Amino acid sequence: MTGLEDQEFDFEFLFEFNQRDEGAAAAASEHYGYASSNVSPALPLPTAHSTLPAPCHNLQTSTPGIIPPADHPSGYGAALDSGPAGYFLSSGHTRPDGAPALESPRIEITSCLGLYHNNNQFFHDVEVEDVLPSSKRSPSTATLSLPSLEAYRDPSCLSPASSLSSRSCNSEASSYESNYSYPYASPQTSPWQSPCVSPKTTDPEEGFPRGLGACTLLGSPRHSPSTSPRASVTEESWLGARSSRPASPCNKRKYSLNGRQPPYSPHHSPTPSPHGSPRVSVTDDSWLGNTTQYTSSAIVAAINALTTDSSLDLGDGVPVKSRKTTLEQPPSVALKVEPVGEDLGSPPPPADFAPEDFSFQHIRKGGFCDQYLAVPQHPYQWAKPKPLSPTSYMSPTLPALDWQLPSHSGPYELRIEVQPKSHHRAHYETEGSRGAVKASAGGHPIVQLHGYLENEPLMLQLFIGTADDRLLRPHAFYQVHRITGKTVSTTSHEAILSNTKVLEIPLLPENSMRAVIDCAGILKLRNSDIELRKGETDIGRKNTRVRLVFRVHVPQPSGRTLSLQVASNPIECSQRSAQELPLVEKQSTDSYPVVGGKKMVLSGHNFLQDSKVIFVEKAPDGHHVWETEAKTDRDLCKPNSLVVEIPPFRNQRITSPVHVSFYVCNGKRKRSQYQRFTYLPANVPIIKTEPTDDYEPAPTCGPVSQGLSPLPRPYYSQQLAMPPDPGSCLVAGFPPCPQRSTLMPAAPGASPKLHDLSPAYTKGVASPGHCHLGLPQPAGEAPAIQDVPRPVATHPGSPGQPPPALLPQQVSAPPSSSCPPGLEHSLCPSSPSPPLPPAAQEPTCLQPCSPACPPATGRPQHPPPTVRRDESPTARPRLLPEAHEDSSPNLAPIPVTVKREPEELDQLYLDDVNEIIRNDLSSTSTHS
DNA sequence: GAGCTGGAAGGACCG
DNA sequence: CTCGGTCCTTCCAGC
Repeated sequence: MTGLEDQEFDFEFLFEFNQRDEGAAAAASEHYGYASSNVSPALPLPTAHSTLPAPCHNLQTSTPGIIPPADHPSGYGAALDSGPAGYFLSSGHTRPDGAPALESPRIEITSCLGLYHNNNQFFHDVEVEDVLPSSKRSPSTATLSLPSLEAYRDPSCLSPASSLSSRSCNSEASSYESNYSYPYASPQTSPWQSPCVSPKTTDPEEGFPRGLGACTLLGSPRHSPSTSPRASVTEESWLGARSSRPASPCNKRKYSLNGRQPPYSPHHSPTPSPHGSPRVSVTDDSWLGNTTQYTSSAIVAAINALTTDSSLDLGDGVPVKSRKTTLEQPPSVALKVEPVGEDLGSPPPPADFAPEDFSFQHIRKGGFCDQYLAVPQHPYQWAKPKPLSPTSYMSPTLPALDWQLPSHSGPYELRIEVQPKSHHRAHYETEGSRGAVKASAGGHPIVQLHGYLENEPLMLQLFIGTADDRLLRPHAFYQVHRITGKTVSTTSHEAILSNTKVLEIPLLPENSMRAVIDCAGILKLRNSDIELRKGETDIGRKNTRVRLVFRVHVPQPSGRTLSLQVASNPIECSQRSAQELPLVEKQSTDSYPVVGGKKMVLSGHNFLQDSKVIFVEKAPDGHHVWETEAKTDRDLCKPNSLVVEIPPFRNQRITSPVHVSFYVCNGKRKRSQYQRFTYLPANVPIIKTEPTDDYEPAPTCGPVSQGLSPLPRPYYSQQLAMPPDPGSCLVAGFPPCPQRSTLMPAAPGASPKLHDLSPAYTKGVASPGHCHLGLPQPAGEAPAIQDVPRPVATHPGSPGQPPPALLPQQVSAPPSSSCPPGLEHSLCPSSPSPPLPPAAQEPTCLQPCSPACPPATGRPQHPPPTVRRDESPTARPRLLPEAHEDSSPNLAPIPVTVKREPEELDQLYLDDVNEIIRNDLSSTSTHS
């Protein structure tokens, strides 16, 4: 179960409606006049990439596995190349019917996992190419996204507008929408998993296969080969879930169910179900299995299925109600123009639409529903690719939002000079804005790009990312909200990328490429709206921490674009949590020899005298290998600071740094996020990272790794051990695949590749290495500290497993080449999109990398199938077999207690979810 | 009057 | 199945 939960979360799917970004982009660009000109140059826009939905990225990383490396060396890239959308959508393209699926605006849903994996690579390559005739796929076109949809991940946006309405119409609509929109899930899954089956997408609900398809693949894994996705997860989970809990990890609200369609058939929800969710599935075994499974035939089948689906999607897939809506709306649809244009690909891109507008307009205005409806109608239009706008981000070349990118590369470094406050109450659509995010010391966050000496202004992108242990990705339940008014000095534009609202802020040379972020608020989307989306695996409940994620795309002489990303410290966005949950903003030390004993000062909020500080060593799969309570000095405890004594590590003989996590606990449900901490070998003050040992990112990055390094190391060890060097990370971005490999082993059948996958996890990796990748590094300020996220990384897994899933993707071979090179390829490479210039070096890679290598770094996440889930939540002392030892090679590992780690994100629900998942898995999985 | 806040009511979820 | 604690979302009211 636990695993499941995690997975589920992990799995998030990104739904992307691909609007075609291009269109969007274009539109955006249009909108943003300012940007375009200036920026554009800088930005890579070009090609095709488009957009690819970010989703892919992650996936990509992981995905790789599936796809033959060769094929897509760069999963990511491929995707991009192919046309970002293309791939995903493209898949859809033709329906069985003959109708060009693609055309229709597709909604892609990508689970991160799935998508990535599937889409990109797998899908991509395969399907798209094969299946779709080139024609269909239009590069740009490829994926269409529903306009509105896109807006955010959720349609939820639905509600956007108004509160009132929100529920009524929107909400419902939204919910429905979501459903469909995300429908893909099921179909997809199935296809891949069981090719044959999948096709069925027939279910109306399922709707969008394609995206799914992609997803599916990924997702499916989780399902384990055995069960068909549907059956297994979907339905059951679904159903079950719903009843008491929402199937999904989700807790969808009852009402939503009630009112709306009740049940989506399990099918539909394929996604929904935890199982379904790519992440979940992905995880270990499934992954492997799946991947494996995807043989050509399977693939073909899947494709077919997808294809079919595609057509279906809208129509068929949509839940009845949905359909209704659609039908009803059709008119409206027409009316709506898609403001954005995104959707419409063809339609004249609305130059007009202001990003904001467009995104929301639909929704708010009611368009939302319509849009969905609309989509079907306009298929072709969608198909049309829109010209990319200079703007950018949309550009194909740009990495998806879920890709893990480094914060610095070469001379460039994107840094958060002033971190945002740790708490910011997000506003609902039904509420008025609650203002811009502020800095803890007053004022607003400040971001600066260092090392950029050109005269061209660049565009800084800002979106709301997750703050859990998993890889950084756009947050499904929160969107950035542009604040305007007298008090706002910074100009900005809103754009929607892959369902994620992105605020574009100009970085001007005259301002030293520095921007005061006083124009960014945080919008909370209703959990019910988001969770109902097909494919959405994350749970909103208690998933209230976010990070501001900043990206900048620096044009390189080579023509490529170097993308840098940095994420802020976590921000608690709920009303309550901000008041009650302990929050660690900084820590005086982020590493210390295993002997412990040193006092570490934690700075943050809500610390109590009874606050406990728990150090945890997690296995890749998220299980707690070791857990101990650190001593705290109550006398020195203040609400904003806590002094703890670093406890000795369980294994005093480690030869390489071991990354662990710790959190502050004020009570059963009041825990801070995990903070990273690294134990250093006793006698070795400074450790270099050697690839060998753990998973260091470095290795990966390095040339070598490639993917699979054969080394199968124990997961744990690897994971655990993190290389100290962040630097290495650079590369980091791309973690070495190897790690995965290690993991992989675990996977039963998985092919080596698969293994790799796990590693893919960029995030995990990142954390340690600090690769940045996923994790945003804290901006200068408290880099280490911030980590909050990192911890996550650690286990990406807890929920983490999902990552694994991802991994697979990455796995994909290409990676091998990986990291560096590979990455690029993957990313960029491929085809179309202009690959990043090598120059970019790492950065370049970055994008790619992430996908590809992600793994490396950190903790790899993959959860070893074996271990994982079964373990009871409670801590049990276990040994982690291999892994542990690895970490400390020879040393006998101290017995470790393994616990699941439920909580990272939102522990609670996660736990729940995990349980569910685990159960499923357990039943399914053979392993243990 | 609009926007930003803080607080809290109500109901859904969970254990 | 009930009960109590949480959490989410919507409202209100004040500045």
